[in-house]
Amino acid sequence: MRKESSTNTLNRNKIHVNCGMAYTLDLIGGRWKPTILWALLGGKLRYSELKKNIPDVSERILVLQLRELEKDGLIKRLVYAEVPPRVEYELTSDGQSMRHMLQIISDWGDLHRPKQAN
Amino acid sequence: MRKESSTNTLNRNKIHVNCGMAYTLDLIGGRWKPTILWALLGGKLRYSELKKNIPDVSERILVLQLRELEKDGLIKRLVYAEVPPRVEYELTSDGQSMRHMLQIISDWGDLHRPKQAN
DNA sequence: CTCATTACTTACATTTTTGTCAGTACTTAA
DNA sequence: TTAAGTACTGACAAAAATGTAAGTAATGAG
Repeated sequence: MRKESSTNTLNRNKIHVNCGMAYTLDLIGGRWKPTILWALLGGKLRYSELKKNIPDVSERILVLQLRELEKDGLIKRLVYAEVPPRVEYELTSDGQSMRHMLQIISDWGDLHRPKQAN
Repeated sequence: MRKESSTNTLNRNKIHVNCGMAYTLDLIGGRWKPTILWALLGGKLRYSELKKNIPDVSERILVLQLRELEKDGLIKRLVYAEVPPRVEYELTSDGQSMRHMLQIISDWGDLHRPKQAN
């Protein structure tokens, strides 16, 4: 939960206003958000499929990150009135508009992260 | 300070291994790092100049963020043996290699962040 | 009636990040 | 002698992010 009046939050908002970079990074910078976005770039996925794709995240955190991505307009949540329930997640057009950027960020990382010993 | 054995830290490291995006975002995702990098894209700056450029950051946090950027190889710290002291910060070649990516991240943000009311 | 399936939620605990405030070392200038 | 400039550091506190473990509702299959 955010405390609207903390210096922390005030700073965050101030920065967004004059730094587009900081704004973008705030949207995609959560622990599991890159992985989620990456998965959804391949197309629509059910909640359970996301879970399978990302085995280390706890359900609580997965849901939290999905909710934030949704609130920020990067993904859509599609609920089907079925039993057992079916919920699918997919990128919005804003989300899709990140594709090129995400690819470049990913490439930079692949190129520069320290090599694994083996 | 990080606790090397917390699930939190273990997850972070695990993600880095198979997601270049997450790795990159971890390097540039601190609260003031985008602003610092943006400033240094314009060229070398003294500590005091950075402070002037980024008036809302406290000295402690500014130094912390600079140290991390340095540890991660994105900036260099140049110390001159003078009195009063002079310390300059500049991008390393790895830092420079981010220029294009940073520009794209910035552009996305400028294009998509909610417009200010006035 | 019991169990499995799906997509969660709740209460709580821990870890990490960010911020506040005061102080330091060194030297030159007034 | 006192003050000013520079680039910090340290002790502490608050806020935010992440993680754990257990539980829920609805329904159909056996």
